[in-house]
Amino acid sequence: MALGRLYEHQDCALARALEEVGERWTLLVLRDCLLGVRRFSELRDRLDIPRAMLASRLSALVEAGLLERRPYGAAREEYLPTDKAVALWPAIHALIEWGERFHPAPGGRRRLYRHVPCDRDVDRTGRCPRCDTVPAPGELETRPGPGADSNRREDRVSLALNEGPHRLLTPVYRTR
Amino acid sequence: MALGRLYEHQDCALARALEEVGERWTLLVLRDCLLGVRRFSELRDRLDIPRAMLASRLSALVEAGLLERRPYGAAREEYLPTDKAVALWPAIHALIEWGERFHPAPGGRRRLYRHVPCDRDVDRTGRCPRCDTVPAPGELETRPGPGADSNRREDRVSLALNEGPHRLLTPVYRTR
DNA sequence: CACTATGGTTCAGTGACCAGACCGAATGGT
DNA sequence: ACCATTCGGTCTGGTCACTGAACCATAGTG
Repeated sequence: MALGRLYEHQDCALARALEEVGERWTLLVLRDCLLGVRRFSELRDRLDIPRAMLASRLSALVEAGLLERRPYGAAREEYLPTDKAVALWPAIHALIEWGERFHPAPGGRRRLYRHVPCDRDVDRTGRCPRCDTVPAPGELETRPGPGADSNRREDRVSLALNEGPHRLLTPVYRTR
Repeated sequence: MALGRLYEHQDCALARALEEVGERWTLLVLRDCLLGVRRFSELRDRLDIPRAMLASRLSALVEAGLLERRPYGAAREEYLPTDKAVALWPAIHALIEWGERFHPAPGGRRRLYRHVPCDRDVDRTGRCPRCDTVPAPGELETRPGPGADSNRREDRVSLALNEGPHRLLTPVYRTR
């Protein structure tokens, strides 16, 4: 989005937030990172984002303290969400809910989120109806919902996510 | 943002949401509309957005069913948020909270939100601690917080909002 | 009648984003 | 030893979104 300078919006926490995560692709990248996607090529395959753009976004997110870059194996890199990124989950979840409500898939919800300790799905506000808290991503599990059939993606990450439940923040797919 | 086509993200409610509200300026415009800013010139003064961009965003939002355009007086127009825009409040609020947390103003929170029927401030998840619901914007009142001093804007809308409490969705400023 | 407020449109310039080619390092296969 | 492939990028040239500034039509105001 390149809001770049928004000094005039000093009263505005929303402008501050959007300067960091409001650019094109950024929230999609972060959502996938919170789901457990960690590698450049996985993000690339799943989002169909231009390589240069992904590289640019990832380094900006590392710079902003939302992701941590970590060598992995030999000449491989991993991007892990920091607490700052994890704290963004309520906002991302709220946007997902809005999208599900006003742009529903034919069959229904595309994806469901369950609070693992309580074994209950969270409600539209992201709250677990049993323990009455808004769980952090680390306590959530996602699984395909009735509307997941509209997903025609065939990259490994999407296939794995559509196969069954998956704990957030844990790697979706591991080659070894 | 011009996400334009994202057919490949069919599994993804977030992509659907961002196609509609993810472009530059859009969420800032909608936040102001939910606060009660209704007129072209008010938005223009408060956001420092190029006129052409504001006109383009407003007509796109009307087209998308988030705002309703209504003649007002003579040769004046008003933009009113629809239910679809009101439903976006939890997401906007969550982003504001994240911004307040990770990019705080020197004095503290810039703005506070109170659930009027219960006379209690909502918590970080947007929930009223008394009635235990997530109130819609229509039941909220906002007032400047301890960090509001960092706001140096001098347009009429910002001045009015910094003066005292204001009920969301009601006009912030009225010339007559 | 001049002057201002409102709600725009038009236009040229800039910069963000795009697809596609290329690249070096580390394996894997034979 | 060789080639192919995977991974995580960079480079390049083109397009499109966004920008500031000027312009404009209508209605009301002094």
